[in-house]
Amino acid sequence: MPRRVPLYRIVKQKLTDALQDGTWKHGQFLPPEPELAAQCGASVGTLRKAVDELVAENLLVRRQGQGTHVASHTRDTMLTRFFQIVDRDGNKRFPQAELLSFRRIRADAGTAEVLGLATNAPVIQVENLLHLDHAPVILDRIRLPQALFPDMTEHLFIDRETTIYGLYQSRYGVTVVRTEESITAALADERVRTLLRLPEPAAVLRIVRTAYTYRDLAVDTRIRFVNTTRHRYLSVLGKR
Amino acid sequence: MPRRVPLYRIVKQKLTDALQDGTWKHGQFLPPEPELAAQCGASVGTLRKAVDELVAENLLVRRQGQGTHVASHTRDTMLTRFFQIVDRDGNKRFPQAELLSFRRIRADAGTAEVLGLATNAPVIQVENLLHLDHAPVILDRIRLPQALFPDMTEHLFIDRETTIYGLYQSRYGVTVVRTEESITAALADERVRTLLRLPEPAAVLRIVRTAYTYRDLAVDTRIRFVNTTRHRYLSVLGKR
DNA sequence: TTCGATTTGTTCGTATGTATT
DNA sequence: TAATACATACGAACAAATCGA
Repeated sequence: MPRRVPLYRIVKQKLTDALQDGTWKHGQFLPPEPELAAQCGASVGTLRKAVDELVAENLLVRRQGQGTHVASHTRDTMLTRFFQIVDRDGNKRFPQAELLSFRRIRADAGTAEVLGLATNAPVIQVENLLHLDHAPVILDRIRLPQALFPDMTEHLFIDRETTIYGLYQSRYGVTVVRTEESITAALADERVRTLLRLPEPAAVLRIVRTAYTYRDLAVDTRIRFVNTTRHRYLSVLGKR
Repeated sequence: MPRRVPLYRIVKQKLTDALQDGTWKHGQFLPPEPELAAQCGASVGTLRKAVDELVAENLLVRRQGQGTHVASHTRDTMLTRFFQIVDRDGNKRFPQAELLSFRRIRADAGTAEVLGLATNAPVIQVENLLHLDHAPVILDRIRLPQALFPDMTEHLFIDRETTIYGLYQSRYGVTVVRTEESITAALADERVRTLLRLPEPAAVLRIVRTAYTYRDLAVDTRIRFVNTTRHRYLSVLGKR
């Protein structure tokens, strides 16, 4: 028999649902706490406990005197939350992207699996070369389900003012809330060596990253090769 | 002029200080909330807010009907919080350690820097080979300040029932609360290839990890080479 | 610039529920 | 069962930040 669920959990689930189904879009303000509490049938304190957790998960942002709004992808959140490459001195800098290719393909079994699609489902494949300090450092091969981004074009990818995740959010209402990365070391093949200007033999990081939105729905998956001659990948464990 | 500090922050600092100076040792129970609140000159609600944050940081553990105690290093916390190596199927398994060497040396400039010591300060250097599924996967070269672990011996390192961080905690009262890792790819040199049974050339992960206790005091620093042929390093970003 | 309305932040108190021993 | 301890929920009062009139 299911254990009793606390009211604040129910409220939190309601709020999460509203985020997921687009009731409140990114950047939009929620109603004031007393009002929202009444709508949810809870006291302000209980509502606040639910909102506290969503703020801790970076889904909502609260500002005293202003209100509570849905988190937006900015360069800053991208840099602090999803980008872990730093130079020797530990500085993160925003990478400059160079689009190498944009193709519509069909999902192979592995890609379909991680994206939660059927094999042969239409996906878009983008290859991106990221520069840091005017040197090519990261090669990305990104695959995204066409169903989630129906009218996506090469043009949109090139001319975007924002990050890739920012583009997903502002144009398609898809918010990336979490990524999972699996890192291995690999010997760079000839193409990677050429693009990243590496000698032979050369070792690179091979990062397989999948991005998820609410409810663990996969948004994109990518394979990333990183030249760590002048940069490294940073990870803080145990939190703080 | 210093901005007003909320009471719950002051309480949190008090509790953190008590953890740091050994007032409560690992595993030990704190006084009940009403009592502790009175000691801190705050209401129970305010105390709970302070404790909430320390629980979120994994420094305290609360159990309903039982009490609140100081977090201890167990194999489980080690595995979930500080160990990120998994096999192909994503399973973490506890590694088996083989001690290769135990030496007392003097800190070079770089080691002294990260450990916050003077150059030439006495440090202990340990080399450890970690096996997963009966195959050597990780080579660790660990350096720790002798001052923090005065009577540390090779014997203690070999015969420990627990993890290395568990040994620090149970015998020396030093609790690791956070680690920072910086990951690069490297070509394995001959020694690494031999120990990890790799062909030439071979790419390995080179992880530089520093462990910290309360107040950002460095506890140890290590260089770790990982054979990622059958394993990978996992990282979840954006939290959850 | 000042002031007032709005909104979240902090703190307290109380009552009741639930898990553990 | 009883005692103890944390968990949940509600409400109230005041503080601090923000913004526009």
